[in-house]
Amino acid sequence: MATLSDVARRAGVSPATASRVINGSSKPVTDDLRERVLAAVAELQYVPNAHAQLLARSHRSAVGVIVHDVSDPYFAEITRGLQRVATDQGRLLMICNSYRDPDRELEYVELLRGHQVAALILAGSGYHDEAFTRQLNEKLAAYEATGGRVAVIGRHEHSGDAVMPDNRTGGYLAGRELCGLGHRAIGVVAGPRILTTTTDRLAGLRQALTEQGRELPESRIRYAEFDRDGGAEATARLLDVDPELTAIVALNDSMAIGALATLRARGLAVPQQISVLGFDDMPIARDVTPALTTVRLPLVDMGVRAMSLVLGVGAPTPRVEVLPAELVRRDTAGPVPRSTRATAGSAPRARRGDSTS
Amino acid sequence: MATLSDVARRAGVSPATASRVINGSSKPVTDDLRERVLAAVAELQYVPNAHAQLLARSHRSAVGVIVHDVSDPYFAEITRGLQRVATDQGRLLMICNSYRDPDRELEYVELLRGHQVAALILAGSGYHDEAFTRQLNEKLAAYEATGGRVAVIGRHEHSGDAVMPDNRTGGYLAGRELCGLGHRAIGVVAGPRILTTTTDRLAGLRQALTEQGRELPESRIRYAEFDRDGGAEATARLLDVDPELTAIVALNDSMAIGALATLRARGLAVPQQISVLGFDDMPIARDVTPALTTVRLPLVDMGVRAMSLVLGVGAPTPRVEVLPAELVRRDTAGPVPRSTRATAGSAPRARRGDSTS
DNA sequence: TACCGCAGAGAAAGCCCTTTCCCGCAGGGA
DNA sequence: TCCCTGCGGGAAAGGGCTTTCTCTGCGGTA
Repeated sequence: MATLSDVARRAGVSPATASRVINGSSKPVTDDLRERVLAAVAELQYVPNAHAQLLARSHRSAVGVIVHDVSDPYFAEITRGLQRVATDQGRLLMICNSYRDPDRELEYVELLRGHQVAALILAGSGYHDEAFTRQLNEKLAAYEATGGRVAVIGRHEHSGDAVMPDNRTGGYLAGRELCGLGHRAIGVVAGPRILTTTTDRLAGLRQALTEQGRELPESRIRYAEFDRDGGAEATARLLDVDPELTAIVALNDSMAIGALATLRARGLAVPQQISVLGFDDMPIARDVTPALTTVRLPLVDMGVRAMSLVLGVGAPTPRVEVLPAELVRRDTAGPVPRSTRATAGSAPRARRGDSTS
Repeated sequence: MATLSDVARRAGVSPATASRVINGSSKPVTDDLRERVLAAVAELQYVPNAHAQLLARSHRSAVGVIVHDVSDPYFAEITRGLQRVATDQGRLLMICNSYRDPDRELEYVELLRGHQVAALILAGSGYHDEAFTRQLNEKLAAYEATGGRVAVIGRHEHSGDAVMPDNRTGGYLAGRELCGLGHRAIGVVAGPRILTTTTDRLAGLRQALTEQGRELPESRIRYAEFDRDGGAEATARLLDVDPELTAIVALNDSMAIGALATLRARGLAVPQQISVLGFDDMPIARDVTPALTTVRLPLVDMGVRAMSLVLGVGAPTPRVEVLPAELVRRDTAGPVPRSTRATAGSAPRARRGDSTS
C-alpha cells in the first residue's frame, strides 16, 4: 500500500503538506503544490490508512450500536432511525449483533470502546439478571467516565439516557381490545421470560384483563424464542392444552406470524374462530393475510430519538423519553365466536383452503 | 482513557511486558508480574486502543462487505452466510449499505480499503453503466494489487472471484411454469432496468415464453423499485392497462408481496383469478397468504461460498461458482382461469373477504 | 535602506501499541 | 573457576498519520 510519504516524495513536498492537501486543511497551500499532490494521489491510488488517521487525530467520531439482530425487522427499523440522524451529522455507525447473548453484549461494549466510538447505543430488551446488569452498568459507567455518551433503547436497567417504548401500556391496549371483543379464553405466546420486554408487555396485558374481571393464569402463557418459529411452536403447545382458546396475543409480530402459520395449518379461521394480536407493527404486518392487528411502536422514531440524545449536548441529568404505543386495528382480531369450536367448521368465510403449507 | 503505559506504570513493569500479558504473547512472563499487570488492567478498566493495535500489527484481519441494504431479507440471508464463515475463522465483518447508489459503493470501497480489510465482498446486482463499472474495476484492481482479495456475489462485471446465482435459469423456470399452467397474458413487475439482476431474470423469462411460442412485449413489463411498494405500484399500473392479465411475475419476493397487496385491494383472487410468482424465496414467502410460489435462490449458501473463496487459499485464476435456482411451488400460481375475468367472481375459493385492507 | 510581519513550507513531536533486539543473570557443563 | 546457554525483562524502533512549532523569504512600511 502506498503511504503518505510515498505521495509526498512523488510530489516533491513534505508529508505535512501532502496531508494538508488531502484533508483540505485550513492552512493554505499554493495551487502548484496542491496539484502535484493530487496528481501523486491519483497515480498511486493512494488511500489513507484509517487506523493511522484515527490514531493521530484522537478524534472520536463513530458511534457504536449494539442490537440483538439487525436483520430482525424490529431492529432494522430502529437502525434506520439511528442511521438517519448519524448520516446527517456525518457519523459512521458500527453495528454489532449480540444475538441476545449477554456475554457477547459485554464483549461488544469493550470492542466498541476500544474503537474509540464517541457514543454507544444499546437497543433491545434488558435481562432479568442481576449479575449481568451490574456488570454491564460497570462497563458503561467506565466508558462514560472517559467522556463517552450512552443511550439505551427499550431497557430500563441502565441509568443513562434512555428511549423507552411504552411496552406496558401496549400490553394493556391489547388486553382491553380483546376484552372489548368479548374474549375470555386468551392465550399468550410470549418471548423468553428473562427479557424485560416480555414481562413488561405481559404485565400490561394482565392488568387489562384483571380490570375486566378476567384472569391470565400461567397455564395460558407459553414462553419461546422471540421469532417466527418460536411463535408457531408456542401456539401449537397452547392449543394442544387449551383447544377452546378464542384469542392469542403474541408478544411480537414475528411470533404472531408464526402463530398464524400454525392456525392455518390446523384449519382454524382467523379471526372467525380465533383472534390474533401482534406487537410492534413491523412493516410486514400489513402484508400477511389477514392483515395483522397489532400494537404499534414508533420504531424508526425510537432510533431517531436515541441518536439525537447521544449526539446532542449533554444534559446535566440523564433523560428518559417514553414513546407511546398505539393499537392498530386490522383483520386478525374479531368478536368472540358465538358458538363453541364444535360448530366453527361452518363459520362464514372459513378458509381451510389456505392450509396447504 | 487509560493507556498501556498507565497500566505498565501502575504494575511497575515495562509497556512491553504489559502488552505481552494482555495479548497472551508466547513469550513467557513470570506469574508475579502477570498478576500485577492483570490487576492494573482491572483497576484502570483498561481497554486497548483498537486503532493503535491495528496500526502496530500491520495485520489484516477484518473483511469488508458492501451490500445494497442488510435489512432487506435478500441481503440479510446472504450476510448470515458470510457471518457464519467469518465467525468460524475469527474474522470481524465490516458491513456497509450502499442503498443501490453506485457512488456510495465506490466510496465504500475506498473506506474499507482504508480500514485495511483483508478482503472485500460486494453483494447485489451490478449496473448497466459502463463508466461506473470501469471505475469500480479500477478501484478493485488497485486493491487487489496490494494483496487484497475480492469476491462479488451476483454481479458479473468484475473479473475476480464470483458467486453467481443463476438468475437467468430462474427466470426461465418461472416462465416455463406459467406456460405449463396455460397462461398467455403474463405481466412482469420488474426491478430497475439498470440492474443486471433485472435484465438477467427477464432474459430467462423471455426465453421460456419464446420457446413456447408466446411473447413478452415491453408493454407488459413495468419497472419500479425492487421493494414492496415498487411491486404494489407496478402491479397497479400493469392492471390499469391490461386488466385481462392472468399471471404476474415479480422479479423478487418483496415486489411479489406488494403485488399481492394490490391484487387483494382490487378484490382479485390469487391464484383463482390471477397467478403470482416471486423470486428469491426469502423466509417470509411461506408466511404470506396464499404462500408464495417463487424461484428459490440458495442465499445463505451464496454468502458461505463467497466468504470461503475469499478467505481460502488464493487460486491462480479467479473462480466463478454458479449456484442453481429452483422453483418452489406453493399457492400463488394456479392454472389459467377457464373463463374470462367476467365470470371469475364465481371461482371456487374466491377470497374477496380478505380484501379488507 | 532597514526592519517588521506574515504567508507558505518543512521538521519533528506525538497518538498508542507491538515486536524485535539486546542485556543481565542464573545455572550447568567442562 | 570460567564460559556458554537460555530465560525473563526492558529499551527502542517502528506503524502511518496529524499538527504544532519553527524557519525562510518576501512584501510593505517607516
